[in-house]
Amino acid sequence: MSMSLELTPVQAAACCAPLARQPLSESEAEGIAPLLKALADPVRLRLISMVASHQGGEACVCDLNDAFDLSQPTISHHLKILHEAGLLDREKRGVWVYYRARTEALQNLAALIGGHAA
Amino acid sequence: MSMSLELTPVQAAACCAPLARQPLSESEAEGIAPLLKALADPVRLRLISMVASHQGGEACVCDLNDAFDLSQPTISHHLKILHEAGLLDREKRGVWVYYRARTEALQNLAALIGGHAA
DNA sequence: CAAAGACATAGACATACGTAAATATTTACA
DNA sequence: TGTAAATATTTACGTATGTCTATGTCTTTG
Repeated sequence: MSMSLELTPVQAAACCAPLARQPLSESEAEGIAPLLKALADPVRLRLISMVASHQGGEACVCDLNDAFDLSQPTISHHLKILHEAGLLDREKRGVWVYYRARTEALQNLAALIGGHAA
Repeated sequence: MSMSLELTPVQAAACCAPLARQPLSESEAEGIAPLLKALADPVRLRLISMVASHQGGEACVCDLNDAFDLSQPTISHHLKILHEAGLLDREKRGVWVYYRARTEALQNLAALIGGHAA
């Protein structure tokens, strides 16, 4: 289990003190921005919310597609972005793919944004 | 739960239950995404962090400009985006302009992202 | 093995974004 | 009043983003 020196996006949000506590370094900011970027889209916000609030904490792509007026590849593209950012886990079971929200990543991010000053 | 006709970006984050509690509506997601978009840039993350963590909770643009290797108009542009999103308050005192972080907006956003499920 | 269904990838296109250079605006002060 | 300093606005430009259509991959089942 060799770990690379690079931080995955998920780990990035656990890197540092809250925004209001001390100034983010350049590299810290560059690690966190992709996480926020992944969330900063209405479709992706709804997708992650649907997955996170779904029965069992996971949802099948088949369920998600129908909730939007967008093409299937577009939804797939957004899910990929959330997955690559480390906000959604992906598991294939038979023909279906299930996504699950990484709540600890979301909570790290929330702590970073909303954490109180020293 | 009734909502006003127009939400300012700041209010948007206080609109609804946490992501993981119930699916965001389309309009809720469209209200929140701009807030995250404003944060989803390394320069703006560092700017808001510098302001929020600065002595007195506010910082002068003159202090901020020097911390970056970017042109003054570029910093001004980023500050404008954070201000228009409702994340930074702006006050002119003499020749200088001071920005102050809206911590309640940040905390609303954090609660939305990191709030636990039902 | 072939066909169908679920999901992902590739390519293309219009729009949005981050940045810089040049210029404008506002304020203080000699 | 005029000059300098602090900040904002305008314009321009390359790159990134969101979306679609078309196609590919994988899995199940007839």
